[in-house]
Amino acid sequence: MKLNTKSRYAVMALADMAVFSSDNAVSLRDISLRQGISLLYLEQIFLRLKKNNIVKSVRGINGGYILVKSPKELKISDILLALDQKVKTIGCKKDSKKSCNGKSTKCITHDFWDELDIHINSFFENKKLSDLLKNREARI
Amino acid sequence: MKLNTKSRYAVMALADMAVFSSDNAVSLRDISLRQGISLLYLEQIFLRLKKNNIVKSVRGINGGYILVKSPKELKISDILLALDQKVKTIGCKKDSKKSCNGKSTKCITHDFWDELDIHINSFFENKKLSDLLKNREARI
DNA sequence: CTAAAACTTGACTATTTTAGTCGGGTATAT
DNA sequence: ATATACCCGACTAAAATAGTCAAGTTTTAG
Ligand code: FES
Ligand code: FES
Repeated sequence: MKLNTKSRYAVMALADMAVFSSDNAVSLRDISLRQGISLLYLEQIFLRLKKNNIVKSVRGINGGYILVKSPKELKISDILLALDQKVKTIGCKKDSKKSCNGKSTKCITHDFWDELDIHINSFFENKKLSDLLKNREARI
Repeated sequence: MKLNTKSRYAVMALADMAVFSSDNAVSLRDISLRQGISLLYLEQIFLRLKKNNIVKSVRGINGGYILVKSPKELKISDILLALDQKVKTIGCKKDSKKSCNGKSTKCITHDFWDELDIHINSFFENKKLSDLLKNREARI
């Protein structure tokens, strides 16, 4: 039960942007150097963040990325959704007719996993990017 | 971010045992048939459950497994621990000197992931096996 | 004008993890 | 005796992950 690095790096990179926010765009090169994340990998990640309207890009020299929303308004769940699609802990789809074991009725544990998903998702829903920055500026 | 099938099946199998509990042991063959889980796979899972003192075994004919604790006392976190060792969402160890990016200080997101782990673990800590069985007997 | 900075995109690959199987045991009730 | 059911390590195919590569396009400083 672990988060993939794409999601992890995405949150880290966006937190970095929030800290070093300014009027101009933040380049991936700078984030890469500050946070120790591969530039090539960041490119792949920001592609999806852009597609999901979390950041917008500025091309050319002095270009980079800008947060679409303010850190106070940007939910962590939005970030994860952009990269992972699902924060479902099990395979069985909510709307699917089939249960996880191929039978017609829901399995004995189904409701429990549903509860778990709700519990985890509500955590991500209620956390904003700005929540990561409290008392942390000194530790970059 | 998903749970592996071993943990999933373990919870399912133990829930099955709780429902079909009796004075005598429950055989893996029966669980396999009822829940649609491969017998061979169940053997592997129960090996670890036994090692972690969640179940005890009765060998020979009419043998099987018996829950060590009552479903009311068996925490889901105990089950997951037996199979997964860790419900840590990220790689960075709490006690490790190194941060996830190889630098000497903790990264900008470290405390956040810690919070997440606590949030998820407390869910598993507070749930008992018996909680899965409420109003569910009819659906086996 | 042009070179360099920086984003764009799809494809590609090595490594790791996962899910599950296999084979050959041992204990015990009948 | 023998069938049933647990015991245990090793093995493998398939999928997911982490990360790279190549070949662009756009913009602006100089
Ligand atoms: S049927 Fe949904 S988890 Fe089993
Ligand atoms: S240093 Fe612990 S998660 Fe980055």
